[in-house]
Amino acid sequence: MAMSIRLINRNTDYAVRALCYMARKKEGLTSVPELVKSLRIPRPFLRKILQVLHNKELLISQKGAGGGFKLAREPKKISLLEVVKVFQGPIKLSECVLQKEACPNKKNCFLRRRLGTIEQFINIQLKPITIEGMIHGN
Amino acid sequence: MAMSIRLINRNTDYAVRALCYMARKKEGLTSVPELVKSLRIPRPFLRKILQVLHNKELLISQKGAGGGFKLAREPKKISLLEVVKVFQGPIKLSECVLQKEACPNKKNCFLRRRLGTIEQFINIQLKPITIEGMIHGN
DNA sequence: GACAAATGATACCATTGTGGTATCATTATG
DNA sequence: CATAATGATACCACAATGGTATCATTTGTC
Ligand code: FES
Ligand code: FES
Repeated sequence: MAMSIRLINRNTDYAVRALCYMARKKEGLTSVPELVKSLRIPRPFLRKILQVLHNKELLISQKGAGGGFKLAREPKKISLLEVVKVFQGPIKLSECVLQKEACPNKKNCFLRRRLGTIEQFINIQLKPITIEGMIHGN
Repeated sequence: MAMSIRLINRNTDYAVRALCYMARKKEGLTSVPELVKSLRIPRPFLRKILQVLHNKELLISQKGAGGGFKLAREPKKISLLEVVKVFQGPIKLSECVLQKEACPNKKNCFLRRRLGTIEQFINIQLKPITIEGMIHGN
């Protein structure tokens, strides 16, 4: 029945774990087989995720034998929020459920304002979390 | 592609609108036909929603000709959070994505703590919102 | 009591999002 | 040139969401 709300989904989670792994390594390329062995993520799914991260310019890739991926930036410059956005879109709670349909008093809707506040808070909380922070557990 | 996170879904929205309508009326029963005309919610869907609200004891129902629904409590004693819970379950962000799988350091996971904070904030923000408040726009 | 008007219960359906798989093309190394 | 890797893309299964349909039951009115 009723599911509870989820802020982080599997895509994001896997992506973060992969990014953390690479951050810990610091140097050199990391291949999919290596990640699969360490992180226990289904191989084809992981590949898709890494490709997305590559397209979004969070990873640099090297094709061919001995190839793999590495972080496109320093770990402290990759924020969790960014990863969330890639896989789940921006955090927008205040978008009224009735998108197109006219909402009586959209301008000064009480609920809307509250949701806006919450949205802002979530962003503030998540913004300072970086891959660097995650691997040092703070 | 990536959808943005939604805190309030259609069920909840419709439910709240129906509850507000009844709150505004103050007295007497409200029938499904009446609600359909005023709120433009698909009739069978609205019926299902009202039945849920009835089962969860947020509405009192009267069967038979001239029957309908009315609020089971004063509007100021029905919180939005309660309605959200009915249709979407509790707001639990901190449930790690990997439910069963062991999460390395679940105890002092940084992300987990942050999500806990956010979860708490959302609850604090939503708790004081009641049907009474919604119909007076504050 | 018959009938109409309402809810109760429940089963079903369509669309979409999420999580996951498979396949073939391309590129780089040795 | 063989091999090992990524790039691109299409596909699939399951579940959640949003919505429909149907029949049973209750109640008021004539
Ligand atoms: S509920 Fe739509 S703007 Fe308030
Ligand atoms: S990510 Fe699972 S507990 Fe932190």
